[in-house]
Amino acid sequence: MGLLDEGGPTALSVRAVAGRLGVRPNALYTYVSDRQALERAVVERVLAEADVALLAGPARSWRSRLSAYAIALRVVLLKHPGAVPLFMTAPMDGPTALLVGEQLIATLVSAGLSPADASRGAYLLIVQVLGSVALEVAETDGRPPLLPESERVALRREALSGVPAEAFPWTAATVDTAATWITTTQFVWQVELLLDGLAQRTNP
Amino acid sequence: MGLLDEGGPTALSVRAVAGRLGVRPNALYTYVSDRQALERAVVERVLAEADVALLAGPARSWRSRLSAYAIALRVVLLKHPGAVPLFMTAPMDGPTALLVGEQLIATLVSAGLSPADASRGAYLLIVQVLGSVALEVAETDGRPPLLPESERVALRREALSGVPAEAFPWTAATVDTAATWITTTQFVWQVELLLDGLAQRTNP
DNA sequence: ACCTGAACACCGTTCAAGT
DNA sequence: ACCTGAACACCGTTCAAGT
Repeated sequence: MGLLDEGGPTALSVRAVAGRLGVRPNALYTYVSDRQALERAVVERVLAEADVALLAGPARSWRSRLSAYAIALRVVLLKHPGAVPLFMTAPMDGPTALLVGEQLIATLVSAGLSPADASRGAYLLIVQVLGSVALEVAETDGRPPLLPESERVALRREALSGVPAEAFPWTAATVDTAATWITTTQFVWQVELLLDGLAQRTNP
Repeated sequence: MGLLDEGGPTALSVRAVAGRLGVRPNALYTYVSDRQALERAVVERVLAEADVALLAGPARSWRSRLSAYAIALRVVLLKHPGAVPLFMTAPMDGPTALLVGEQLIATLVSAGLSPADASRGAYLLIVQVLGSVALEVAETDGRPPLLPESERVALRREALSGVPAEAFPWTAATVDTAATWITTTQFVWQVELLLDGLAQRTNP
């Protein structure tokens, strides 16, 4: 985690970890079978930083619980941007992933979805959170702390400003919105839309 | 593309491309500034394989046009699984990405969304397609052709079969559904749910 | 169980030099 | 403009050997 948080996504390597531990590279293979196993351990650690209890509390509505967890997970991922690519390349099969999945399904069942739809909905939410954070991080150097959202929006607006209005009229007309694709506002908009779709599938 | 399609995601390297061209590694830097530039070129090529015309035709409904394109893009990505990780790590700013964005926004505007919501909705769809395909491919070796869906589902069911029902009751009860998270059926379910959410935001 | 030494087959990139 | 030769600072992984 230290390597990733200091040097970004490329800083994690078997040799670098060994170096930080004051040990030869091949010594790591006593503890880990593979570079991939190292990456899965990082994914597990980062995922555990997002508070699953946000899903458990029965006090708030199912919608607010799901959006609270989605937002919390995004915040955690953006704190460790170097780890984000690993979430998209390694299968999420760790113990925390299992726990998160269980709570997501339980929440959606309590909302009135069939178990099968609750399962599908849980995956939909995971895809959405991981996908949007990955695309967001892809536009950065992956080293925390990321630039403030407002600055990243300004950079995007700048980059989009050259779009020719004749060939791409709608894009040119909505550059200010496209500049905000990587913001919390867009993220929440997306999550709310998903929750609307899920609400439509509840059986009272 | 040949390298990626034969050797999977790790097969693309500056030196491997040079080797295939019968040239020294550093000769590539005459044509490409960076390894990243090479990757962006691959993304551009693959994205161009999905038929954008599916979005343009005014004959069919906006919903069927969007789902047709989403499904077509997924098919193209699954044909080149080695290229999929590149979509999540490189900013999509090529000419084809611009064209796809324009057509998505235009389609959503024609559906009755405000330009701003159409822009947000376009990004939502891209996130969903790329995110779910990336997670799907992450469970494979990234070398085409992928195993048939039915076999990948069977492998997932096998892997999930050990989940303890006491600790994870809902997960255990819905293993058969979770096994299908990587299928076309789940993908279409997700897209239809998004389209429902978008339909709710149309102004007649 | 845990580590080292040595080695193998790789990387991306730069720089000076050639045509 | 396009390529080579040589070099630098890296990779992941294996194998035999040591304690």
